[in-house]
Amino acid sequence: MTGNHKKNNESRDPRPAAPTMQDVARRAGVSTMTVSRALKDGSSIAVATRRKIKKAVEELGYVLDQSAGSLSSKRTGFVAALIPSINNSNFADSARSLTDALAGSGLQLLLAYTDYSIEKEEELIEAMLRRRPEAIVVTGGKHTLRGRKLLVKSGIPVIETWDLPRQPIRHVVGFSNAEATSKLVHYLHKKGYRRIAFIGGTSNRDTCGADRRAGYEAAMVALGLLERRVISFGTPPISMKQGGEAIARLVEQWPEVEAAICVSDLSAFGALVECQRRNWNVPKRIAIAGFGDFEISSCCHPTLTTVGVNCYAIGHHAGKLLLRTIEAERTATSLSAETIITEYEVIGRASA
Amino acid sequence: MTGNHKKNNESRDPRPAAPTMQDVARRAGVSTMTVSRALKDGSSIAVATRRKIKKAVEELGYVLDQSAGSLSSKRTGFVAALIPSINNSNFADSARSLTDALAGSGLQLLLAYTDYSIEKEEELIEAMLRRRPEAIVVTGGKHTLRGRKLLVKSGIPVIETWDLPRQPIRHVVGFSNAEATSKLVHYLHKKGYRRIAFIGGTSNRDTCGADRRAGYEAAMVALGLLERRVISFGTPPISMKQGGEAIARLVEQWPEVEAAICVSDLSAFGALVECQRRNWNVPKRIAIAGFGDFEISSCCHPTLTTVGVNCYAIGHHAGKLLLRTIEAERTATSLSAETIITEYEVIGRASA
DNA sequence: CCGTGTCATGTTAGCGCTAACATAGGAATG
DNA sequence: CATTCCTATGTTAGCGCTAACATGACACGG
Repeated sequence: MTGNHKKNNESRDPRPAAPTMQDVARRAGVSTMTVSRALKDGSSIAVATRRKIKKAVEELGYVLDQSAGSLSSKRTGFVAALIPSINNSNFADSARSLTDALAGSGLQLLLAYTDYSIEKEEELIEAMLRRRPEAIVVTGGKHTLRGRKLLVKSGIPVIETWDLPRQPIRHVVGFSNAEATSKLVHYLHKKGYRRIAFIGGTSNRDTCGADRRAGYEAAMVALGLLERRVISFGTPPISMKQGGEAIARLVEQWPEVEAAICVSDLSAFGALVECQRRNWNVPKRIAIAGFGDFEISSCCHPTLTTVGVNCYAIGHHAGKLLLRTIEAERTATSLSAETIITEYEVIGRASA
Repeated sequence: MTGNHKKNNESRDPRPAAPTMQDVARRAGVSTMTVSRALKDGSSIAVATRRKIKKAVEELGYVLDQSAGSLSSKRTGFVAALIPSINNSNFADSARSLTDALAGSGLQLLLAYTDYSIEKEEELIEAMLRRRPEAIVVTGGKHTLRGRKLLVKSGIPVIETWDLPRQPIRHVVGFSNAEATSKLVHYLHKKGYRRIAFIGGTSNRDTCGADRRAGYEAAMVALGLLERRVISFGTPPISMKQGGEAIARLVEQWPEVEAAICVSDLSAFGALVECQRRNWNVPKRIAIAGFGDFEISSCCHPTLTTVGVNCYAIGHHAGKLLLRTIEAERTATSLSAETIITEYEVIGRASA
C-alpha cells in the first residue's frame, strides 16, 4: 500500500481513483468480505448491515469491479455472441431473444459483429475468449481453422447457430439454409415456374448465403432443370440497390427467366422495385422470392414470397441450451452435444 | 420441427483447467513475465525467446486471460456502447464507424442495446461499468437520474451521441433532432403544404423521437400553423406496419391533412404503402416524409423525402474523440468537454 | 450449563496477470 | 581492461475481489 505514484495531488486530478471495496468497508465499518456479501443476493447477512453498506456504496458512488471479482470467483457473468451484421433484422431478432432467454440468469450478452468475414470472426473469437465468457454463440458453421480450434479448445459451451454444420463443434441451433431454399425452388416449380434464377452476393464469406445458393442448385438438379442461372453481385450483405442492379443484369443475360430467388428479402425488395421501375410486372413478367421474412416482405406491394425463419426460436433455444450446458458443467453432469433444428416455412405471397 | 433434438455423441471428461501463463512459462523455460512480454507488441524480447514462447502458446492452446491482466494493468481494452436497438440501420451504421474509428487502438467495442428504455439503459450502464470500460458511448441525452449519476461518477470518458442534450454529461457528438425536424417542416411549408401532421410512437422512451416531435411542434408554431395534428401509435421503434395503421388513423381523424412527417423512414414507408393500398396518391392526396435516410427511402417508389443524418460521422467522431480523451487522461493533459455537431440535410424526393 | 447448531462476520490465501524495479551478461566506449 | 550503457530476463509485490475456512455470539434442547 505504498502509493508510489499517487503523487499528483497538485494537478487537480480529473480522475480520482475509483473507490474500492476497501473504501466501502471502511466507511461502513465492516470487512470487505461483508461488503462483498452485501452486494450479492442470497448471502446471509444482517438487514441492518446490508443497509449500512448500501448507504456507503451510494455515498461513495461505488461500482463493483467485476473483473477483479471474476478473477477470484472464476465466473465472468457474460456470454459472447458473434453475429455477421448488426443491421439485419433476422440476426437482431435472434440476438434479442437470446438476451431474453438469458434474463434472470445473471448472464449478460456481449455482442460483436463479424461483418460476414470468418477472418474477422477469428479475431473476435480470440478477443472474446480473452475475456473468458461463460459460453459463446456464433453464427454460421464455417470458421477459419484457427477460429475453430480456439472454439474447440476454449473449454466453454459453444453454440453454432443459423446453420447445420456438417461437423458441428458441439451444440447447434439452426436449420438448413440449403434445404429451405430448396423448398422454395420446389414451391416455385409447383407454381409452374421453370426458368428459375438465383441472386446472391459475390463471395462465399456469407456462409448462409452460400448455403442458400447450394440449395438452389441442388433443387434445380433434383427437378431436372439443368440450366442454372446465377447472378452474383456485391459483397454480402447485398443491399436493396444491389438487388435491383442484379435483377437488371439477370434479365439482360437471360431474358427468358421466369422467376428469381434472392438471397435475402432486402435484395428481393430492391429487385421488386427495379422491376416496377422498368414496368416488368411481378410476378407475371418475372416472379420474385426473398428469404428471411423481414417486415418489408409483408409490407411492400406486391407482397413478397419468402422463407420465414424462426429467428426468435434460434435465439431462445441457443440461450436455454447454453444455460443448461453451463449448469451441467457446474454440477459436473455430462451433457451430450445437441442439435436443435428450428422451423422455417415457405410463405407464398403475391410476388411469386 | 422445433425441439427436434438429436444427441450427438458420448460425453466427455470433466474439462481440464485452462492453461495459465505459468504453464506456458514452464513449457518454454522462462518466467511468466517474459511470456507476458512476448505476447505484447513493443516489449524488448529476443526473437528466439518469443518464437519459443509462441510455440508453447500454440501447443497448449493458451489464450491470455485479459481480465487478470487488466486487474493488474488497469486497462481493460474495451469501450462500451449502448444503442437503442440493434435493428436500426442508423444506429448500426454509427456503431460500425465507431468500431472502425477504434481499429488499431487496441480497444474493442462491446455493444449492448437498451430497447429504447432509459431504465434498461441504467441497468446496462451499471453492468458495463462493472467491467470497467475505458470509455462509454451512449445514445441520446436523456437518462435516469441514477444512470446519469453513474456516468458522471464513472471517471471515464462519456460521450452522448445522436442528440444535443441541454445538460451534457461531458462530450457530445450529435445533432438536434428537433432542429432537423423543424427544417423538414419548413421544407414542406415551402412546398406549399400547410396541414402537416406528425406520426410517432406513443411513449417518450425514444428521446430522439420525442425531440423530433418537439421540433415539429416548434416549427408549426413558428410558421403560425396553429392546428397541430399528432398521431402517437405503437411503442418505439414503430414499425412499417404501425406506420401504415397510423396514417390510416391520421386521415380518418383529420381528412383535411396534406402531409405527414413520420418519426422514421420505416414508419414512413409503411405509411406510403398503406396509402398506395388505399389508392391515395402520394404526394398529391397526402405527402409523406420520413427521417433517417435509410436505404429504403431512396429505393422505394415513390422515393421518400427524408432527413439524411450522417451516421458515420457520429460514430467516427465519437471514436476519435474518445481516443483523444483517453490519451489526454493518460498524459494528464486536460481536455475540455467537446460538442461535435454533425451535419444533416433535408433530402427532397418524390413523396413530398 | 454443556454440547451442538445456526447465523453473521472476520481472516487468510490466492485468482492470473503485469508494473516496477533488479540483475546479469554482453557490447561499446575510453 | 575497467567503465558505462543497454538489452533481455527475472523477482517481487500487488491489482480488487471472493472461496473457504475460522470465529464468536447467541439459541435451544437435554
